[in-house]
Amino acid sequence: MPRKPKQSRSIATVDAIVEAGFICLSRHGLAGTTTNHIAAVAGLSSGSVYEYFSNKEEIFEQMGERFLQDVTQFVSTLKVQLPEMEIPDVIRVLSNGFCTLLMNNDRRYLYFVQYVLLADSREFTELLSRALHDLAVQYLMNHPRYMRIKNLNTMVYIVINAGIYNTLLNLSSESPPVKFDALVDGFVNIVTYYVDHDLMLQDKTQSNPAA
Amino acid sequence: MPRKPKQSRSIATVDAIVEAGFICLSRHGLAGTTTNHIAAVAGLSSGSVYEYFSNKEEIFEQMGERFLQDVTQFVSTLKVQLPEMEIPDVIRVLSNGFCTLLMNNDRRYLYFVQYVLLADSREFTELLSRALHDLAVQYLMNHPRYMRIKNLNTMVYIVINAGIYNTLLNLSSESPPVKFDALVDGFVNIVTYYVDHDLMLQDKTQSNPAA
DNA sequence: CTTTTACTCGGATTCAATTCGGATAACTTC
DNA sequence: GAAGTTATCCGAATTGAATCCGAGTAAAAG
Repeated sequence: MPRKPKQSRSIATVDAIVEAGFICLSRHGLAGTTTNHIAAVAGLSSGSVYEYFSNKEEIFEQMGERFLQDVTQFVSTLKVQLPEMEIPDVIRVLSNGFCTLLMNNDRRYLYFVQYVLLADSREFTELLSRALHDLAVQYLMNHPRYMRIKNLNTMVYIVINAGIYNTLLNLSSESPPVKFDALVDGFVNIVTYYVDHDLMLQDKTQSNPAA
Repeated sequence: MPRKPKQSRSIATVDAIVEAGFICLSRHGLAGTTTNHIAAVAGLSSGSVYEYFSNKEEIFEQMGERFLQDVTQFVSTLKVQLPEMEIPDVIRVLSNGFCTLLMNNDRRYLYFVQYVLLADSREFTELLSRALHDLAVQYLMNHPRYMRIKNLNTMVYIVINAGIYNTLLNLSSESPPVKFDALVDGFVNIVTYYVDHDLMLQDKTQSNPAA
């Protein structure tokens, strides 16, 4: 039964613990991160951690919250511009934005995602996926011509997950077989070619329904 | 410094430990699986585990080996037929095959992949990815017309990883927003549309180099 | 049957997570 | 600004799982 921090001192402490969590995670990996490490880095006694977190897991959860906040903030800064763009630019802006977000602060979020997100709770990737899905829906509302695409929902789902995983995989890899920019280019091509081809086929079918 | 099992009795023991690893993993999850659990399920004292495994990790590694063996075997059974097929069928056969493999034995491999593969060592997914890459290369050698595709390597890379992740994600999810078959269909479409469109564009460019 | 080697047991040890009783610091109230 | 109250922190004690190890049992070799 952890307590809520009330004084500014303890608010800073909680912050320091979460911060220390990120630092320890990138230094020692998931298994190597002990509560003592975290407490030490936060400048605390190990027991004090449990004043605000009921267990180690909760620290990681809190880290996840922080990550999600940053993601949400990043996405919301784009809400206005994205609908104005063409699909390739949308993909590029999103990809590069996420890349930046993941590499910031000594790649803390990249490590976090690598160790925690993919591992335990699928929860966070699901939230990420959903956020992107909402973004896609919003985008499609502004671009009705794409609404004709067959199985649009399925396609959006596939593309989003493919995008998330390929991005994480590529950034996580020491020596990726493909540079990140090439990855994004390839991804853009897959999506645009798919969209173009689908719409083209439908135009053909419409002008020649017998086929 | 674990030892190698020499007698049939101990070979069976090692086998029982690995087997118990799968069972405990699906019962209790990764964090909930203790060496005592494993030993108990294997019908052993916990200390005996350390005769053949230097730590708990190694059990999971061994489980991974077993998984990879089964994957390799599955892939090799297809080595002959695949090159004869068209791309959509290749994708379908592979997807359904992996689905079966992952769902077998009370989904032991699915749980394993969920908990261990994605978490710790990217190692196994990399090997999986490489196996599929080899398969793709072999396929392309038999179908030279696809060799014209731009950035073929990048595209293969993206498609393979997208395939792996979407498959795992979909099978892992309690209530996936998209049925597995629909996922496969969508995936087939993405690839075939991409291929068709790319080849079509190139044909156009060739017949009209000025463009 | 004796000796050697393989195997297993289960208690002892270690190490990290978590708990808890007691100090210290910061607010509150008068 | 002193006493009372609450918030915060400390670090030793507890717990539980991972791992080690000395001693016993089964199998093989001679």
